[in-house]
Amino acid sequence: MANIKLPEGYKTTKQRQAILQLLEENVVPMHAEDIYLKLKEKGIELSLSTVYRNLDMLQRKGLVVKAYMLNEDKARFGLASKKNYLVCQECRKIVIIDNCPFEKFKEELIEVHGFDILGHSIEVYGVCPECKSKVSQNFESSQNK
Amino acid sequence: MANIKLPEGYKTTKQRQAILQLLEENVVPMHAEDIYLKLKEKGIELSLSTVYRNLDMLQRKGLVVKAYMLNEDKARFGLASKKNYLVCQECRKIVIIDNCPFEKFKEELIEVHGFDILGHSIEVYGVCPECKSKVSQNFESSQNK
DNA sequence: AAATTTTTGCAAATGATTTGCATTTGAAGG
DNA sequence: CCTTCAAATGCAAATCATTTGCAAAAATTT
Repeated sequence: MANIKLPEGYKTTKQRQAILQLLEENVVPMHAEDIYLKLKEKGIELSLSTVYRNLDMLQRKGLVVKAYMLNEDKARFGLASKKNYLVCQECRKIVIIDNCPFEKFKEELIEVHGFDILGHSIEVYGVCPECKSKVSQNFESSQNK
Repeated sequence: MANIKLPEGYKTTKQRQAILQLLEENVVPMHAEDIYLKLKEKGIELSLSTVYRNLDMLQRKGLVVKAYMLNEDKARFGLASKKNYLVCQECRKIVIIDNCPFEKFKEELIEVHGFDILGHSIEVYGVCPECKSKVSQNFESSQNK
């Protein structure tokens, strides 16, 4: 299943593997507590602090991206390799964005400002077609490497 | 200083005005506490909770944007009208991005996915030319917690 | 300036995330 | 397998940003 290789010096534990596998299965980045509860549900024994400790380590090692969605105050964690997506502010529907237009922009930034670009994050706030016809208001976003 | 008009029903207080003015003066979104300390320094009497309460109200009214920068766990607040910019991960230098390339992308999203795009936010992580030459090999340390 | 409504300050409460520490577990070697 | 030791875990307590209740103070309105 999960075949993400851990950095040198880190051991493979059932909790760690379970966390990575769960992240792999989810398109949308999850809250630490969601991860904890989902895994508990699946019968995996772990504690919330183990979840936090692992996510923190994975994030520092670049395998996981930690981010806050608009109007949320709990961090979300997702695999760094995941794709960009849109989230409808109304119904939370997810739409994967296939071609991130950032690459072209990146060239421009490098050229004009001389910056080395290490990564980016684009958040787009919108309402999907279905909800558009009803009422509307909230948002959301993406990650990339 | 050009003043921002408050939404209907909200009173003009010296604390509120000071907060807005400070946000207006800063290109980079600030932490609630920074705002509190800077204003205290300027001799304005206010409390941290007043700062939070105002930022929250302004954010709900759409005048202020609340966001978390990469590797930070305190929210930052900035005027909704501010421009996009680059931040060097080494020296924190700010470079304003003049032509946001998002407009073209926006058309595409609307066309392909049918989403109504309400707004967006782009964060780019990079290293400026000056820092690139000095510390590029030490970059990892700055990314770790 | 009295009446009414909003704001503020303070302190206490919250809630997410972190940490100290004793115990358990994984990987490596014998 | 069995031992060893660093790495990982669970639990509880600690942190730290942010929120909230309430009485007093400041803005508008009358």
